[in-house]
Amino acid sequence: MVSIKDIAKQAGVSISTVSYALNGSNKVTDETSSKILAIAKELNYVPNAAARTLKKRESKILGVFLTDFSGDVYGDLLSGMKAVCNAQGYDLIVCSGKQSHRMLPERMIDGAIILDHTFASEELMQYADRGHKIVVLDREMDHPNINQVLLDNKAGATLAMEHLIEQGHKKIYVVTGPEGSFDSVQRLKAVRQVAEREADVEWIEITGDFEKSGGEQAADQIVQVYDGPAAVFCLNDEMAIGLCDRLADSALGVGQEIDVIGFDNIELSKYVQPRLASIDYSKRKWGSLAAEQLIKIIAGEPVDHERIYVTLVEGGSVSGPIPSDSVISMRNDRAVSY
Amino acid sequence: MVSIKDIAKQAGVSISTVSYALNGSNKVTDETSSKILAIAKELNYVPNAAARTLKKRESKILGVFLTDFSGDVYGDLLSGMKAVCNAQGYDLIVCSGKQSHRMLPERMIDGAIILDHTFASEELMQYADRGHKIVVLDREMDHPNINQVLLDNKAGATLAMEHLIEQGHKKIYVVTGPEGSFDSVQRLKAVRQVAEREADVEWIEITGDFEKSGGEQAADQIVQVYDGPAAVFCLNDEMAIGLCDRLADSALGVGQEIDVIGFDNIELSKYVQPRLASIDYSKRKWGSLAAEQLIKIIAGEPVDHERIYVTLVEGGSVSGPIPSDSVISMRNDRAVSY
DNA sequence: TTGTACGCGTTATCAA
DNA sequence: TTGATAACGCGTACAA
Repeated sequence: MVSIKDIAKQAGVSISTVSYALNGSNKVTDETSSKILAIAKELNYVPNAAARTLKKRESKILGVFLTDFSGDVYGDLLSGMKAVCNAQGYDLIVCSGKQSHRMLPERMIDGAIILDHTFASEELMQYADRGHKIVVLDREMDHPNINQVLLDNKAGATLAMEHLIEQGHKKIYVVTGPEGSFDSVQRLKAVRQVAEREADVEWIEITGDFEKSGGEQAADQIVQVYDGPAAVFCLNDEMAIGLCDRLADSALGVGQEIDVIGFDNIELSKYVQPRLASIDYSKRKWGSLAAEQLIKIIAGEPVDHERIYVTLVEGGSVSGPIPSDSVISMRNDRAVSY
Repeated sequence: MVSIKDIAKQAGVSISTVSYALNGSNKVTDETSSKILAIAKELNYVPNAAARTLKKRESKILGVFLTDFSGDVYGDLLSGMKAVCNAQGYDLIVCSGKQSHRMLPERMIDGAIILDHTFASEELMQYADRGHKIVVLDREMDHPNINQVLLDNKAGATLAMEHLIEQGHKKIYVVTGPEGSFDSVQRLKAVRQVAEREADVEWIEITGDFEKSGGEQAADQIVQVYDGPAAVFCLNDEMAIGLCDRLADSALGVGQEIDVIGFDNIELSKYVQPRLASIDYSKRKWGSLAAEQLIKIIAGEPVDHERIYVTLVEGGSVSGPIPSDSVISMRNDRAVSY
């Protein structure tokens, strides 16, 4: 592997001169400098990242930690992050799984963005205490080295509930996420708040898991006890889709006997029939904002926690209780600002 | 940041003793060793990755390079890679975009898996020449430091074409990928081979781009010239879905006037109505095999190029030309081994 | 057990 | 001014 030493030898100068030349310092004559650059190019010199990182105590790499690599949410989110990172001279790497956590304390990366509920908050807190910079997208944490960029779950869940209630629903099933999920807890809290405010609305909570299977199981439960028009608010789209799938095998029609609304407005939701009503937000913006915040706290700029706003997307999966004998027409998607 | 030096000071030993103790060498007394370990834990010592990488000349990190972070193909593919990497003591990071290429020559990663047609082969060849280890999933390259793990595109395209022909189709549109795409070229070659063999089959090539919009444009073209039963083989599912979407706005029904088959069998394909026929393969296996091969060539073991086998998945989107007045029944998905 | 050279690049200090 | 010397960052591993 060719190092600055080789270049120095070839150019007949010292390694420091080479380093200065390569970094565009004005401590070297243009003449020597261009000679050195030429030799570097000729030898295909590439600096060693480990050496640079070791000395400069920064890698110019940011890491994002995800629960897994699948998931429809991630595409735009990551593009947004990457765009900001690259514009600011950082590279972005995507990691998943406990093994990769070491990247942060070992200083392979200059900071981390967390969207992985399996990454323990205690662990994050330790890292923050040791000076590592972190942005969390999936929990609340207060620490000078941690910044939050959270979805406005409360607004989203409220929008969804109000939409169902406006359509005339009096009985609403709510399918939750897994126990530890911050998003689930937040959304559920808002659901309860809205429901408690409306005296004539009954709501039933069903424990889910944010996965398709959870929605399917919820469907089974609902079909068994069905006794009249009802709506289901699945706290994420994946469960909503599982639920719709399963309902398709039953006598209950989505957007007819049962209305369904989700949360996240993932790509797939546009393709289910009828179109799934959901809560939308800009995943790209979420990602770019997270990256911006991380870069700021790395630079030592103090920043406040941020929030990502949400909108309601209507769909044929919600059309009011028992449309009696009228034909159910597919609506166009309309985004309603909150 | 606490380093071995701090531990050495606290323990009253030399840094080399600390290093040996931390690495479980038997060159240190159990007594001193456990004492050192205790102090290390107490001080929250974490080794510095840059220093270790610099000295050992390996990072134990593999990188996978993708064109973008979206794409339904990637979930299982990456899980497969990660599983193998972790089992073998490696970490996996996911990168995208030209900026991140530097990770390889700068030796931040020990090897790379490429699934990104925008990553120039010449560039890869240079890296290979300089000793970097690479596995390519999207092109053919011959070099001792490069291994191929490719889809069996020929088999897949042949299966798809034969399926359409078996159903009685005589007129087949083929929507291709973008110019430079290896997969597109390979699949198209197989298409031609099959079509040329069948004297009474007419085939028409339409240039696409492997994106939804390409399928939509192809649909427009086909609708304009439609003059009787025909089938469309989209060289990937994304285009097939775009095409189906657009056809839904026309008078031509998918699985009725027009049969459609795709390639990749992405998650979404299960949700379009009628279910999209496609060519399936194990993305997880593809990923795990790629990782295995990369780790092998890093270890200096010589390996042969590998191939991922494919199967046909039938769907309601293909049901034979003009089903006349009979009702088209949704078929179950059946996987047919090739 | 320990001293020390080494991996590679950066940068402060000092000499020509 | 221009450029060389050397310390440094941190961990590894050989020689003593």
